[in-house]
Amino acid sequence: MCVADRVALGTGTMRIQGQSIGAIAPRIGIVRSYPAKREIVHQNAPASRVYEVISGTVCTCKFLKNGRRQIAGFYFSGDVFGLESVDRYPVAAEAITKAQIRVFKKQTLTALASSNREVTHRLLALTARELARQQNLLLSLSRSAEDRIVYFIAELIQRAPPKEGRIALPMTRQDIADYLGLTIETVSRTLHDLERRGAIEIRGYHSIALRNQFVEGRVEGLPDLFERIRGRQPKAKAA
Amino acid sequence: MCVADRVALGTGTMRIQGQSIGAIAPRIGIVRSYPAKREIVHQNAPASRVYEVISGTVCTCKFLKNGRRQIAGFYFSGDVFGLESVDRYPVAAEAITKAQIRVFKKQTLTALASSNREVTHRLLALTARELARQQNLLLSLSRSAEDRIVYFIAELIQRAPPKEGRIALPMTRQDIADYLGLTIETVSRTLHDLERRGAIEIRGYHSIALRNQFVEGRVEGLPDLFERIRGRQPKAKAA
DNA sequence: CGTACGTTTGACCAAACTCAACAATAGTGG
DNA sequence: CCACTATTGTTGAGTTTGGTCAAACGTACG
Repeated sequence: MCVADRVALGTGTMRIQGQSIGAIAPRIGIVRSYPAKREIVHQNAPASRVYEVISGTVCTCKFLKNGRRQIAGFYFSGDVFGLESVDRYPVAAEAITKAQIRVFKKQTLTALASSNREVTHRLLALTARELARQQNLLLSLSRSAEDRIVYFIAELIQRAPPKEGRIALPMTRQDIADYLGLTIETVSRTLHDLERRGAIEIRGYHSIALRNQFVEGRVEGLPDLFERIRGRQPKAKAA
Repeated sequence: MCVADRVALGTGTMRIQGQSIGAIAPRIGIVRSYPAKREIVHQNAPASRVYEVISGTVCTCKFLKNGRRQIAGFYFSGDVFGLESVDRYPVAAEAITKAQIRVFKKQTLTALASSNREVTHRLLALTARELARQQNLLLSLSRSAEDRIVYFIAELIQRAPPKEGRIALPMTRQDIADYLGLTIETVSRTLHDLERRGAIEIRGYHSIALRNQFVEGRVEGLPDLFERIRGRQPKAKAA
């Protein structure tokens, strides 16, 4: 919900941050609906399809044998997932909220790609974007809990519409924790810590507001951003 | 050194785990040599070329503003990097050991791709593989120090030739630390801990040996593998 | 063979995890 | 529409892991 753009359905389409598959391949693929918490893709299933989120929020995740869950990414309206899988899906995908998903046969896409240089470029770019996103996440994971949370919020701002300074958190604390490699307790504590220090305001479980003077406009490379709030850095030595 | 396969030079080529660019585009691109520690690609430079490691070891990395370094990946003989970058390289690349690198103009490759469906497929697969690798790293980083080290060793085994149970570690402890988001002290401690518990044997700074009954054959999805050694799991609750 | 550098080791400390009790939310049914 | 309740989140106390600082050590290279 919330981010229910429903772009890219029959129209020419156009994505907030571009790259919808619909834009390059309009009217192929079928749209499916999933209720919240329903599994969309099974881990290790043969990777024969590519998915584009039309509305709702989805995540890809993996269950580790120690019982932990790691979320590899959140996907909002307009995002594409499943493209990176070659043989089998290394991660499962499940709906966080109820969601509409457009499903493409991978075969169709690659066929299209080999006949159309523009499509090839788009697919590569899509993959590159995904890789960049993951690389950012990677960078954030070697940092303190607060840095991770700040990174998470910054990423949300960048990828989902911050309507009126209001940021939607469709996912649970557990989801956030599994994404950032933290525990729910630490996520909760850190969020409230940020609130206490005047960076954000927590509005119920599924929404936060940014307290003015921070962010609001600038949101670029994901780093700096909350820079001014950060109290103590976790040490760090010179290069 | 060590992994100096020198496949893919003029021959038809063929990679241990496939996908050398030479295999799809033989005899285009030029070979360059770099001494250890030399920068190969500058971070944020325009992404106009693609690189294939002929011999030696290379890493891609990013410097954070707090002075820390994050290594995004290690690349051994036959591996390709730089393909995923669209506009600019988000990470720098530098030689860990002296290395020979084959450099391709990206333009040449994409041109080739648009005329040859097989090449298209290979390029997409190569990028996808990179993404999958990154995803694995991501998954491993939300784990304990020991798990990360085990993952690291498992990845090495999978990607570089475990000659006679001997695994080459061309990179320094600092490199490993920067890859796994740990400190050199923790890397050192953990390695020696694994040795004390009979999983590995440390042979000088740049080589370790696997103690029998572990690994040796099975090396697949990266998970399990050292499963039997793990003493205490870091708790973890049921799914 | 010597030395510089990378590595190991120890003592100490702080950040994050665990366990457990409690509170708030949001969705449900009356 | 409101009250109810299961679910989700919060908070506190104690523990553990990994980071920090500093000093000793060994390797690998010239």
